[in-house]
Amino acid sequence: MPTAPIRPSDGELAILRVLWSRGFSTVRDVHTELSKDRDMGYTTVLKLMQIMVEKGLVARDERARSHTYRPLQGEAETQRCLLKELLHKAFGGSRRELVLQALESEPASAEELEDIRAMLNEAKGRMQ
Amino acid sequence: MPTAPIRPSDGELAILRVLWSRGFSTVRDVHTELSKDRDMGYTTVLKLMQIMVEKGLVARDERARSHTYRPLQGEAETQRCLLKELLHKAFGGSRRELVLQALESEPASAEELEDIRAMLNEAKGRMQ
DNA sequence: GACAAATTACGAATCGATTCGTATGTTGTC
DNA sequence: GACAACATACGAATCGATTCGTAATTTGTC
Repeated sequence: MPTAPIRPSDGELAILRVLWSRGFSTVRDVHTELSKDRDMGYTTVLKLMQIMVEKGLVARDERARSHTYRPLQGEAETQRCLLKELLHKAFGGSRRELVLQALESEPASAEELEDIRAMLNEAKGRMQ
Repeated sequence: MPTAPIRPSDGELAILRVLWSRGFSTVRDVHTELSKDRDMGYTTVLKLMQIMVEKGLVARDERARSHTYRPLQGEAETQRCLLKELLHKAFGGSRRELVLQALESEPASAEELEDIRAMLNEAKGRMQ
């Protein structure tokens, strides 16, 4: 039985995003990647990833000297978890409002709207 | 010039939601309302609201013995602020992905989808 | 084998959010 | 005026997340 996804903190999410895009990675890999954006120490990333092991967010392979990590929950799953939380905390559970504000959070191009509309039609088609 | 909205913490957001729905409110009003859900002390709410004044999230009218508070930023504005943050932290800026996962975060009814689709068509209509 | 480089382990400081106890002041009632 | 009820003020404890310094360990090179 799949356990409910664990809500990652901001720092943990940043690390997960690297793992999702790179697959198996070492602390050095992740640190190198994250350093492009923010400025954080190597041991900071290490510590966070150790904590993530404890939490069950990632698994660690210790066979090599440089341990490799892999995510234990998927990206879409995690995104839904975070969205669901925001949906209830900020939108009173109204997905309609959430989608509305999502589209208005930054000016949307006609192209982007059409893209989303097409996706929606598809979703509708899959239902009874 | 309107300043950028301030990102409220979870507790602050809960208080803002009460203020948005009730309008002017005292600490007691807010505490009574929040107590329906969670179990928190009166002075906890008071302290939070005092901090929110400092942050510029709410304004306080001290003329009456029981001070009244009003929100200084709107609900939609705050929602967009929170969504935008999640959009970039968890979705790499892809609104398409965000909307997709929003719709799949819980099973959606055909009715709800249709509602959202109608809204989308409307949004599209407003564009050039 | 000695040394430099890289890695993990770990404790501690910091920071923001949250919570609450207590002090103090005000109001209304008898 | 005394008292109970209720309000604000404020300091401090707690908690999770984050950050980093330092120690200990391993690896590769000369």
